[in-house]
Amino acid sequence: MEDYRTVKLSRRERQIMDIVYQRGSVSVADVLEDLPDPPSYSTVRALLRILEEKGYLTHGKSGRRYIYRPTQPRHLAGRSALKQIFHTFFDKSIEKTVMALVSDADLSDEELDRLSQLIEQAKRGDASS
Amino acid sequence: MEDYRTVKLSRRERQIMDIVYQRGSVSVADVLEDLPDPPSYSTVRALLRILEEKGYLTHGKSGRRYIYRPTQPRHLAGRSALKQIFHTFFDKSIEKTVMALVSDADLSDEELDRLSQLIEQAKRGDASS
DNA sequence: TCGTAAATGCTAAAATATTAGCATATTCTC
DNA sequence: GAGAATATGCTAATATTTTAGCATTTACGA
Repeated sequence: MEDYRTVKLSRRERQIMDIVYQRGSVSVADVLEDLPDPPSYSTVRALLRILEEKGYLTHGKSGRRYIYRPTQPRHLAGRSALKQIFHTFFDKSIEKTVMALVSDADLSDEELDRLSQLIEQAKRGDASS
Repeated sequence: MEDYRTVKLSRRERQIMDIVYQRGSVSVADVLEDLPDPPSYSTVRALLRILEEKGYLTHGKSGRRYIYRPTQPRHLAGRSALKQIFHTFFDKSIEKTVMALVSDADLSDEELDRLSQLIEQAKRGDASS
């Protein structure tokens, strides 16, 4: 599974998936809380059901309510989303992407240090996924 | 204007905007070429017109054809997209995001060096946007 | 345990997005 | 400059998405 943010899903479905990934797991009420221009409770339920039918979510129970979780692990979904972004906006350049990220964040010197250290570590050790 | 990738636009509209940002500017034929499950020529024209109505695109002429460009500069759109991603998938952590980016890319040692150099530069010089 | 609040199951209406088609204009090319 | 290929303008049909409502079930609390 991949790339739900651009190819597969409708507007509302994508908004909901983003909320799910942000929160880790959600109840209907959680989603309703975070959704812009929130629709009715029923609406959210319907969308969650559809997302489950499509295979993007599963649910379990907690008390009397359903708790939905993504089927694809967060870090994988994050990566493919990231790949999409740097492909679309940054000429597939890791450098440009990192620079945009860093310059936007107004990081402290310590944080910047830690960052270049991490990159140095990547150089030595595991360069794999 | 902001955040077209998550909030405002429909599936096709977003796909088209991504193509526009990828290519810089597009004709109808360009879009048709890159669109997954390509619809008809008319369809693409209609969508481009709608996107222009909504304010995301403008067009000029080149010969007999329209050339569409985004109204929001690429680097700005890229940034807000990036912000969205690291907010949704990486706990708003620049570090996590950068690490995902770097570990996915299998960069050479030279590239990693350049990267940490760039970060060092950011430390000294302009820490602003 | 029993009533009630709060959840889900299901179905169908309304709104929006997606699509194609026909008419018309434009500009290359011969 | 005439014809053909290739654009756009406009309109309307179709498909999908988004939405709400009513019936029913479930579990928490007095």
